[in-house]
Amino acid sequence: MNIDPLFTYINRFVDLTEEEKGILASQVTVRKYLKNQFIVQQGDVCRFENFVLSGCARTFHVDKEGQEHIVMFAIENWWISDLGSYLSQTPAFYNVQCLEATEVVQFPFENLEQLYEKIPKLERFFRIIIQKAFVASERRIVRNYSLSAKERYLEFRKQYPAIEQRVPQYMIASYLGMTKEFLSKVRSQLISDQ
Amino acid sequence: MNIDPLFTYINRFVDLTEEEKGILASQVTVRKYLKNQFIVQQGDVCRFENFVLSGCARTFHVDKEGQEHIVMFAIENWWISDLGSYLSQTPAFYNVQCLEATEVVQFPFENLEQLYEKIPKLERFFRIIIQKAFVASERRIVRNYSLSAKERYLEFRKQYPAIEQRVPQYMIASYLGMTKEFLSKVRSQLISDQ
DNA sequence: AAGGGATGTTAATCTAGTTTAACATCATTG
DNA sequence: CAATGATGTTAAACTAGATTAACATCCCTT
Repeated sequence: MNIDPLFTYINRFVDLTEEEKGILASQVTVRKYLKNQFIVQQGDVCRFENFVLSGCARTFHVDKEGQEHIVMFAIENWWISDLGSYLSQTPAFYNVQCLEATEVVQFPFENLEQLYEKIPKLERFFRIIIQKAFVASERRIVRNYSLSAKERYLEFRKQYPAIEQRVPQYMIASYLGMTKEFLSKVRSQLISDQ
Repeated sequence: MNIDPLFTYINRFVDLTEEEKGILASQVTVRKYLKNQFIVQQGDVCRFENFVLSGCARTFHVDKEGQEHIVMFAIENWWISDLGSYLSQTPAFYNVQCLEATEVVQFPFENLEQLYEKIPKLERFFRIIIQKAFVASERRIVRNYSLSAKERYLEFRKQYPAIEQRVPQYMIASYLGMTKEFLSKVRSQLISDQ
């Protein structure tokens, strides 16, 4: 499978020359996962940063009570990994599991420093996308505190309509920080509202 | 005031030459704010990224009901701004207000691109610190969902003992996503526990 | 086509945390 | 030093959302 979607994505932020594309292509690999397979498992060291070419995956943490807490979903053109684990090569706090057959471009940790050396623009690229991710994450914290369950669900539907179609409802409830029963109630209220 | 604490901080991640320090010093300014002054106001465009030399400040959002939600505190050696507003020069989502007289090093947005050009290492530096901030922010989301109010308070005390001393209790409650009355109850429970 | 696992709904009961309100303490400033 | 505003406490009444449990649906798979 070709990795053009990755180049297209990167070129939204920095311009890669053909030579740089070649170097990048030589340092990454494409891998296919089946539905339900794990790309990262909590406790293992995360070896790759992954760019999704096709499919859908979730990142979640299992707490000491055994509760799952989903922190993100990823579909085409999203990045997914346990960044904390990847960067410091320490045990992962999260699981990353495929919800559909999923194809990713993998950036092995061992190649990362070389990649930054050979293509300094990538330093800039990753800075920019992580800044965006950080801003979104902080805003999510505020939303979680300031919005009701119903409002959070409506925001989610507006912001990620594509994801809502592809992911079971109980996982959306987990992402939104409520029980699946309560999300079901919220939804039935919304239906009777209009 | 000299900006050596900034250089010390940056040198934990990348090595700046004396020349680079000179360039950096020429592109930033030091500013003092009084207690209660605003470094950024919600709705204005955030013009500076700020590094705290001394003092203490908070970042908070006021929602449509007029509720305040504190997303972070900053003391010496922390960064504070509305990053989303700063990077895209759009109206700020947050307020940044000093809780004590506070001295900061300001990185004006106009100088940022030049600074990256003249000192490419800074690209790397900011990538690294923002990665850390992002990882912390995502973990905070999980903690907010998986821990009780009491547990969140204990975590906060353990993680930021210096901040707890300097900030009024009702602001800590806001940071932790609970009412000041409930935090007071949690605290009195903790006292009677032991 | 039958059976079983995964998903979704409904409703009763429960609880962590909110709201409201009254009061206590303390620091600042006039 | 009196007064005022900012901070912190306590307790009663309330509510958003959790828990539990029973049932409904919709798949896959054999």
